[in-house]
Amino acid sequence: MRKAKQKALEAKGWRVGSAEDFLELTAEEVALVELKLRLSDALKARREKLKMSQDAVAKHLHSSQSRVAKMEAGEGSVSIDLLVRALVGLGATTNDLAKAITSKKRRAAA
Amino acid sequence: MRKAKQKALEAKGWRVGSAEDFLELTAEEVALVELKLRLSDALKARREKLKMSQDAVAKHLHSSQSRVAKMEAGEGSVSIDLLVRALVGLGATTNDLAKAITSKKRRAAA
DNA sequence: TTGACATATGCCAGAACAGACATATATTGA
DNA sequence: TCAATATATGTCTGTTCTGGCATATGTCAA
Repeated sequence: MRKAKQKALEAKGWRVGSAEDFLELTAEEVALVELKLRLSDALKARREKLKMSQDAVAKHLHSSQSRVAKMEAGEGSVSIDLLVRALVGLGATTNDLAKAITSKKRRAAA
Repeated sequence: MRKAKQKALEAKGWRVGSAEDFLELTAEEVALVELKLRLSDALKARREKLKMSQDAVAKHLHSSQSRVAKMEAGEGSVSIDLLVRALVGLGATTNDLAKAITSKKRRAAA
């Protein structure tokens, strides 16, 4: 069932607004999804601040442009692990991570 | 090479003290390892505060006692993802996570 | 419009991870 | 000491994740 839910999440719509009252997501799942979005947003923001292309970031992280795009999209196949590694790879400190995690800001609707 | 390093890390000694001046770890790798340890510690602390056994936690998280033990040990086969999911599963909020991440406290030497 | 560059999406093979089980090693109380 | 209970370690197997490629879409300047 977990997999089904993740698939469902990937089905686009969820990205808009906050994720409550949607599908049969438990509070924990909602928390994890939002956490992931915050990290995604932080990654994109950091990359833009560094004025790097996704491709440049990909090379820096020994990854690929497509994966970086997916990271920034908070796509289902991207783990929190990967996001954290990418952020740290771009110079984020633990304080930066903590801020990103607790940030109230959320990505705009698609 | 990444895998080799992880294996090396699992070889016990690294758990003592802070991880600098060890093997050929890059600063990023050190940061990730320490991040993981902080999450591990937070998980153990939370479990103990809840007065639950590893087995009880395992059941609650739909996992196994052995995996919980490995989580708390910050073992190499445990991802940041899993640690975060476990913490959230035990009721940790994003603020709790942020605190754990930035905590200066470190586990005592083995 | 065209071309050059940036970002997004779909897919796949190989690597990493998760849960489970067995078993070993504490730890604790009688 | 001996059980009973808790925690740690090793290994196996199915699942998930990752990087990479191909390709689609977007953006923007000339």
